[in-house]
Amino acid sequence: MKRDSGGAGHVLRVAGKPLPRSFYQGSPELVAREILGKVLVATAGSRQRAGRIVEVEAYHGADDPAAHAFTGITPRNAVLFGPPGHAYVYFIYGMHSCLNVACEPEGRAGCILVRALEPLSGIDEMRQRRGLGRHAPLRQLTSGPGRLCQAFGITRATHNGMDLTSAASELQIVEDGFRAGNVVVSPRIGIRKAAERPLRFFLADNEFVSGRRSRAGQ
DNA sequence: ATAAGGATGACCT
DNA sequence: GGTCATCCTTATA
Repeated sequence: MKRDSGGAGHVLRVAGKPLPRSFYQGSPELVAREILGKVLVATAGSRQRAGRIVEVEAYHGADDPAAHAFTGITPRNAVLFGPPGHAYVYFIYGMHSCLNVACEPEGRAGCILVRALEPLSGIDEMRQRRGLGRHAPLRQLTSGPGRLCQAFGITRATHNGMDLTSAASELQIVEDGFRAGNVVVSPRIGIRKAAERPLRFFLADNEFVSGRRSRAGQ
C-alpha cells in the first residue's frame, strides 16, 4: 500500500469492515500475534488517519502483576473486564495516553497495548497533532504508545470504552490484506513486574517499531 | 541520564 | 478527608 500525503478530503483507501468481536475473544497472546499488520483507522468528519499496527504487548488479568487488571476491577480499568473489542485508554506519566484493546470473553480481563504504527494516511495531520515540522521523519509520528495516541488524537475522555468493532465507530481496526512477515517476541518494555515474560510482539525489520535501535532514529 | 507531568489506588486518619 | 508511591513515556541534555 502507498502512503498518501494526508491532505484534507482524503478518502479511506483501506477497504473492509472493522474486525469482528470474535477476533478479540482469544487470549492476549493470540490476539497480539494476529493483530500485527492490521490497520488502525480514526475518522473525524472528512478527515482520517490510518496506520499499520507493527508492535503490541499482551497483558493478562489476575495472573499478570504488570497488568492494570491485576488488582481486580476498579472504575479506571473496568473496560478490561467488559466485552472484547473495546478500547481501554489510560493516561500515564502526567502527559501521555495509551491505547489498549480488551481481549478475552466478557468477565475475563486481558488486553493488548498498541505500541507502534506505521503511518499510512493522514500524515500531515499527524505531524500537526504531534507538533512537529512539515518534514519531520515518519518514525517520530507513531513509534511509541504515547506518540501514536497523540498523532491520532486518542484520549481517555473521548475513546475509553469505545467499541472498535462497530462500523459506525470513529476508531476501528481493519484488515487490508497485508501479510505480516516474521514476528519477533521479546519481554515487554518499561515495566518492572513480570519483566521477564515474553509478551511483546513486533514485525521483524520494521523501522516503525519503537525502542532504541543500534544508531539511527531515536 | 533524567526531569517533567498528573491520575490512580493503597493506605492512613 | 489526606498523603504518597507508582506508573505499559517522551523530549531534553
